[in-house]
Amino acid sequence: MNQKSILLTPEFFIRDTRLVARELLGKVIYHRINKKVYKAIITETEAYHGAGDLACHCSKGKTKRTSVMFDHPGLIYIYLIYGIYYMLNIVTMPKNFPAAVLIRAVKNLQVSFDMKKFEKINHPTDGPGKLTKQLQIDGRLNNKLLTPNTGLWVVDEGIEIPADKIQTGKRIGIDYAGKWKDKPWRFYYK
DNA sequence: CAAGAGATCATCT
DNA sequence: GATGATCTCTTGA
Repeated sequence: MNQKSILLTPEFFIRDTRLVARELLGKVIYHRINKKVYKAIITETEAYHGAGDLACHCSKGKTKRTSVMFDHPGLIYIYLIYGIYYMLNIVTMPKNFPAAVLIRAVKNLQVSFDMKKFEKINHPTDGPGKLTKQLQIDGRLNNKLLTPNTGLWVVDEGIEIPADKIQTGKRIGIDYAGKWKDKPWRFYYK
């Protein structure tokens, strides 16, 4: 980490989910596992905001699975979908307001054994299931804090994304969510 | 190309 | 017992 790098703390995630989702674009996510460190640039996110948002799992109320979204910002929410793929989310908003950002895509995947030299890996990371597979992220991180101590963390390395390079759109795969399905709460770098 | 099916399991009803 | 914030492969026009 150089001097310009800023580790994202719960302070960053305590704000409005849509703002956090938008600002996460261009940030760098790190995952340390088995003596390797993966890193990649976040390029696509979606916001799931509040118990009223029918697309959000938390609209069903507080259950074993969703309780982490009601907890402190900066926590990691991971769940298994279709029995196969892990979805990576980061909890936002103050405690007791259920919300989270889904990380949908990253790019420039790299791996390092010493945190100094990074080597590029050319595997697809342009989907929420693909990126967790490539970064070797699984359910073990669920309910943990997003910090280097845990092994998963996000850094602002000063990558600027011009406003005209940021696209918004409808969220994917939530056709059941009534009027909420058309909310432009998906953000991506074009 | 677009559309459809199958994979496979934690969680909730 | 049903289902899903996905992905890949197969089918058919």
